[in-house]
Amino acid sequence: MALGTRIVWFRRDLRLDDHPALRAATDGGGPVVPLFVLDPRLVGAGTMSPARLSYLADALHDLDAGLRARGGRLVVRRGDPREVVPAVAAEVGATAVSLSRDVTPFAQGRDAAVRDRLEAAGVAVDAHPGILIRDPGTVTSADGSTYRVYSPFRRAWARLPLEPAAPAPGSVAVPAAVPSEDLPTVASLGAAGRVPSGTIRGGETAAQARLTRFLDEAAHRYHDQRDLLGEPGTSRLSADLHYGTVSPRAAYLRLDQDLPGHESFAGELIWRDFYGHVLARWPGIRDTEFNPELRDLPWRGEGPEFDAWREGRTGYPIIDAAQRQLRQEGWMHNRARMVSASFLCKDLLVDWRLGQDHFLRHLVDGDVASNNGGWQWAAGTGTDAQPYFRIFNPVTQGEKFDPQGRYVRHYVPELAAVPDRWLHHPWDMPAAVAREAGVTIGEDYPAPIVDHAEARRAALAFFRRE
DNA sequence: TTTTGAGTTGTTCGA
DNA sequence: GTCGAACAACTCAAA
Repeated sequence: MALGTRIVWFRRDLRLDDHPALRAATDGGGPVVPLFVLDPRLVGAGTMSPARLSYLADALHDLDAGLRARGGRLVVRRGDPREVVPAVAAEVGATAVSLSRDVTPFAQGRDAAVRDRLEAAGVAVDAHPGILIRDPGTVTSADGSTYRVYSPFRRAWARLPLEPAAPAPGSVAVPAAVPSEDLPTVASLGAAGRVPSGTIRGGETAAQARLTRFLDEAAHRYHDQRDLLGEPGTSRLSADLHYGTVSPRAAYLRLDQDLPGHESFAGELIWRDFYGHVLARWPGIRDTEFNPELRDLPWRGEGPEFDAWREGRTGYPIIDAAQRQLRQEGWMHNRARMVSASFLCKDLLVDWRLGQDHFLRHLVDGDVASNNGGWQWAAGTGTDAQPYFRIFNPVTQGEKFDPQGRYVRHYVPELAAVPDRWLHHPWDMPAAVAREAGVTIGEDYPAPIVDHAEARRAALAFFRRE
């Protein structure tokens, strides 16, 4: 009996290792079509930053190379997946399409539409985990509801059994006759010459190397160092996890839970699952406050405050360093994200949705669920949000997490010669020190656009609706 | 149904 | 400089 052809529709699971949907397709031994669809709604210079397009191009080339090493190749098509996936299925005579379940409102709507059309044409769709460690709906409280608080979620998460990781298939038999467009490049995606110089290399090969290096060299001190802005103490795996070039499950299973650093990192992976569960359950929170009490706050919209923030000229060195890092690398240190988000929401009272969209577009790891969870936490509007009175002080945070000023001096070079003592509040420098450092506040570097103490009082009143 | 303990990431003030 | 309390009460989850 001839085996039916199966399509594996890759989206943000761009790897061969520990890929349940891929294994479901290859394990039968029949013909397989590994498909990636360039959806102009997502993959365009208008919606994705050059850093993200660069990572995606790298990842697709690496995936193709991995498939070729196994006797296959990647088939790329351009267009709306609602048209393209059923068309390819008809073209190759597919009996089934395998995919990894996604959690965003956009992906869920798209996948439901594609599923309807495929099933109407007699093509089965099987959805697998792979984007999260545990898919939405699998971690619930006793009455079956979705957790709104992280700690009980994590306890329930940890009680469930975990399947072992599945190795990459040994061979992938792709029919020779299936045509493919050329693999996209940075140039073909319209981002030539605009990719930030510090953008990381994408793809499973680079991602696996980063994971191994992190586990060997940094994970044991992750707990103590991940908040230090000037140290390489974080995993740098966020983009790899977002594009699925690292399997979160495989990464989790490589951790040694007895080491505090590993345990902290496991917690971050579980946060990722938590926010995935929350968004899948309450898709409306992508654009609306999770907390209904806080849905009509009079946030500021676009304007000079937002512009100063995103352009890195607020006059607060830690904030400006963070925003400039984002522009230069398409990435920002996690602690800097928190401080920066707090500043936009609490000091400038600018709508968290503007910050969310800005991060989503520019972060190479921009992930709807995690990004939304982080922003709603910072704004105080989300699940398990920080208390309204917790307002980060940008000077204190700088002194605490960038004590030697390595981070600020790197990204805000005009302050490089300012002594540690004044670096995080340069407006307080005595004139002689400023002269020595070659900085005139208000000329070489902006004066602070708000007074933090005043802004803090204003934020408290804002949340009290005074 | 009721009760109870707990809740990512902080700051400021006053002793 | 260090330390504890206050900052509000509320919701969530589980017993």
